[in-house]
Amino acid sequence: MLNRLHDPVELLQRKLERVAALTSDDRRALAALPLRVAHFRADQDIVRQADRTLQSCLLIQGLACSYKIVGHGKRQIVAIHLPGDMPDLQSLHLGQVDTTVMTMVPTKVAIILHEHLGGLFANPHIATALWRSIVADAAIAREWVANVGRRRAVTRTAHLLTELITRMYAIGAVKGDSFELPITQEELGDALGMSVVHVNRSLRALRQQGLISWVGPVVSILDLQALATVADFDADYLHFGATAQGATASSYSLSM
Amino acid sequence: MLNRLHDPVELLQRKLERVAALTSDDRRALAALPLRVAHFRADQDIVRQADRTLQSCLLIQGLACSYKIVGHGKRQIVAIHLPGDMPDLQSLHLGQVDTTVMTMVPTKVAIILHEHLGGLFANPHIATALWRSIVADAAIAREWVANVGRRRAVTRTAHLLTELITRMYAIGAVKGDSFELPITQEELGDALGMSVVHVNRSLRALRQQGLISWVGPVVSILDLQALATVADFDADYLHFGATAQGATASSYSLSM
DNA sequence: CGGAAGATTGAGAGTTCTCAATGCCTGTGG
DNA sequence: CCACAGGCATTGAGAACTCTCAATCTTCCG
Repeated sequence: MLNRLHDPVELLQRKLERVAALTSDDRRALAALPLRVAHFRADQDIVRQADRTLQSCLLIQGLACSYKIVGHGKRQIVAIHLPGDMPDLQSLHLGQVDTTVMTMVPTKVAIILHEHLGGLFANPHIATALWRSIVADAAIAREWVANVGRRRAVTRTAHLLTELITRMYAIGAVKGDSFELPITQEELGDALGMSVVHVNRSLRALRQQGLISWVGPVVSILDLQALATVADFDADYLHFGATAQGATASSYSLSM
Repeated sequence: MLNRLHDPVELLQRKLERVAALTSDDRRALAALPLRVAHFRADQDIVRQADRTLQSCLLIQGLACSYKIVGHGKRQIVAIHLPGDMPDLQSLHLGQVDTTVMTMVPTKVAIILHEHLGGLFANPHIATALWRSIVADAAIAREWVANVGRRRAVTRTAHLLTELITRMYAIGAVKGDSFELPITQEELGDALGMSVVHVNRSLRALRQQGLISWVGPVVSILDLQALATVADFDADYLHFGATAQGATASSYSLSM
């Protein structure tokens, strides 16, 4: 069962089916896709900013992020990638990545050559699904601009956690009200544009309000509705609407 | 001549040719594209967040932005659109926009129905170019996350101005060292995640360092190289590389 | 047990925000 | 032609938020 959960083709199929219907022909095309599985330790670069590349990767198991280094060595994480995501799908169209993609924990990825990936576009449903997947990633980036630009520390932190549990839920990685998020507060700070110290204090505030608990790698959302309200969260930007009911901040739940 | 500059098909053609080569067949397909020209006054919404839509628009003349409203009514501008840009091209693939697109000055746009736009994808070169255009927009959003998240006010402001003159240059809207940017400091603040007051002070700092001048709607970059350095700017993320020479912060110029 | 990485806390410094007043420019009505 | 209103830019000053520095604590692991 775990096997199937972490089978590259299964994962890709499930991801694509969340945004577009696939026929059995489509599934055959996916199953025939030549791919190579690679294992990375934690904190390893998968591709580096400005690299020219002829392949893209599909996250199978683990956790990764895309980041940029700005002057004076500060780091900004601009995306967090969960299993099923394709962090550098864009490189198919630009041949070059503008961020470094790094693992955050030991991670398994499937490598797909652009020449094979491009072939999938011959298949209309798959092309549509890949399109949507890229466009949805862009929508997340836009929401992050708003999050980092206009929300206060506690709200901003809550917003990211709510986004993550929502995306985790969509891939079946939420058990009860908990999910694994084995990242450090420093990484969280780099994703939120905040210092470690302030991340720590924001998390404490959320804990003291009884909204979350975070023990080891396990984050539990104790009151999702309240958290979503504090977070100023509206799931629309994730564009899960194609298959799921729209959820709004005023009545937000994962179980529907 | 001005006529040709503002002809929708010309514009689209030029935009696409910046990222992919077009054949005469391609040009014919573009010329045959049914489109309707619409005029908007300043500060008018073109499409609103969460709208379902069956069309996309191409900016012909003027200036627009995409924004989100976060809790407590604050606004974050997540993208600035110049002539030749397609602010809601993504809606072709999601059927819905996650931002409001608004004009910042009187603006002329071409409306293209999705049914016609989708047809263009039958044409490989055009499809490639549209792909790249969307992916490049996403790259800009990622850079904005880093800009807003990790750069200080003055640097952040300088970075946006440098990005804008670079993009303006690419569409031929720079005369000498100047371009028109008829937006208020409040709008600039909403794009930078800063208060108006602080925008004003950051601009003053740039002015006092002899880097820019801003008179009425005309911004002049007095020392582009120095500005790019202050801005921590590296043009790679704009992905103009396909046709232009790469420009780096250490030796940055528009005239090449 | 020692060491290392990460979490937590305190305190002062620095940046940015908000509030409020003033100045500047432009278009309009008298 | 001029006074005036409105929108925007500019400046001052204090408040609020976040950062940095530094110390301590906890946990994990060899």
